[in-house]
Amino acid sequence: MNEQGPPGRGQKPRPQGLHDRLLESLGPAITGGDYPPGTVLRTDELERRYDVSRTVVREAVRVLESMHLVESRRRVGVTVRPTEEWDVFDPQIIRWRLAGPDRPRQLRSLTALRSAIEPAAAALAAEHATPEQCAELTEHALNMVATSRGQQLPAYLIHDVAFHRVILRASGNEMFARLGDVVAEVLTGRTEHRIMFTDPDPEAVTLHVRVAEAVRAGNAEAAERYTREITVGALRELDILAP
Amino acid sequence: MNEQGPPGRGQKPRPQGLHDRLLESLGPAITGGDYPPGTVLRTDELERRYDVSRTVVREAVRVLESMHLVESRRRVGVTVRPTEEWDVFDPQIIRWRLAGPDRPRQLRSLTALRSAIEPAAAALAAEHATPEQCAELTEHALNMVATSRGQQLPAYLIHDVAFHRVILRASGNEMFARLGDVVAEVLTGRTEHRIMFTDPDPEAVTLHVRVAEAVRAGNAEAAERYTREITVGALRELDILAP
DNA sequence: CCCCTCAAATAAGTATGACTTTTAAGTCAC
DNA sequence: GTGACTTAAAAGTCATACTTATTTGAGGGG
Repeated sequence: MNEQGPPGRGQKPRPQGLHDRLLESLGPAITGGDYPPGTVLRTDELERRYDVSRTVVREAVRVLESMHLVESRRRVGVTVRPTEEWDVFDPQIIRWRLAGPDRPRQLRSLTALRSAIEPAAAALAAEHATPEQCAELTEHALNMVATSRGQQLPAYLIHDVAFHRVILRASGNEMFARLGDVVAEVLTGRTEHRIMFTDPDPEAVTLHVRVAEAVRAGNAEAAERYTREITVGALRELDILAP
Repeated sequence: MNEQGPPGRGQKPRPQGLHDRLLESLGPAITGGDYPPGTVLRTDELERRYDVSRTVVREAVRVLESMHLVESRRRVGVTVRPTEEWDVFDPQIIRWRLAGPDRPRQLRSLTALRSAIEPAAAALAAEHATPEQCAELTEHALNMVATSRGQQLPAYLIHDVAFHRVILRASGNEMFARLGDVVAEVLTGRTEHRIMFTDPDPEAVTLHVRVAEAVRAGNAEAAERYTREITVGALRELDILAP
């Protein structure tokens, strides 16, 4: 009778392992602007600065290089690459930027991304969702209604996140499904910014129920439209759209 | 008078460096299914198999781990993770899968992604595009018209790719902009699959001109609508949508 | 005076051996 | 059978020696 897993399991698995610790220092430092593009890091300098061995430094640098955050060249060093070249879809980079000074900008980018993806995902979900997924969707929507009043934002958030995760997963598109964590991050970030005693917009809650109904009915057009109304609301909150 | 850079510069920089070579062997092998999820690789086995040192193996494994393709645990080994956990937005993974047996599925996923993103990007572009970008857009659209007849598909493709790159870049959203390479890959893949003597659909060509006009006029709604018509056509080609 | 060539210095890349730490699995006593 | 203890396997870390590519600049020729 228990759930098959917590809807929003933490996405920072473990800071264990020396190289991970170094990565979790260097990554945020770069994405946060402490080492602006063009900065040259030398490996032996990093060895001393973080008091780790060559092995550890090299492994961390390799990972940063695979994210296109830095470029390692012989006789030059490890150079921080320009922002436009970063792999901005890398979950780690997204996490680092959300935790750093770029957070507002990152939230805007992600919200725009979400607004483009989710309506399409909902349309696909209306055609591909399994009965179980439809049931989950309805359940979460109803729970959102139930927790939408009276300072229950934390509980509301859990169901909101779960709802959108199911939509993305039910779309049948693996890439859409992978955006579940990102959407969770955006929704959580929004809730944290909101005054914690402000109940959610009743219209938004209703729209979630409508989406669930449309998906269950296999009505792709309606699912897409209602989802778009939800995400347009999210855009408006960030002033990306005119009111 | 020359262009400021080739529109579709190759995205496989260099297979130089031992660890890169190993990565380019292991990555495709994993994403291609040669090492299915659950497979356990031991580092010393990889050392012998590829005749490289621990250093090299460890660095390659670290990168694969950062892509969530594998998980390295003590006393166990390097385990290939289930497909659902892979970072499917990682450009390297996308490239590997496009080059492997998963290519058709990957192209479908990417086309769906593209169809969701590009209309939104076009709408944003209509509001944010600089005069220079509008000019580029118009130029590429006209070049598409010029090369749309008489076995000029390679030239047509170049302008098609450039056109969509400008749209994504002009959206002002860094994440949208980063999808330029992906769209280029999809368009190229489609052209290669098409019989090389089939001229592009005239309606699609016209739509590109309309999009350019709409962006120039700052008409977000029209830019979005025409772009959607383009991408819906792309979806239809892959039978994702009913005709 | 400029350009070309070549040598040297530098920093990353690679290889290897020794040692540490985690942890799965087996063993033994209860 | 259940629990605690031992063992061994594999990754993790460190230090060192050596290799290779590349920038820089110095010298020689045009």
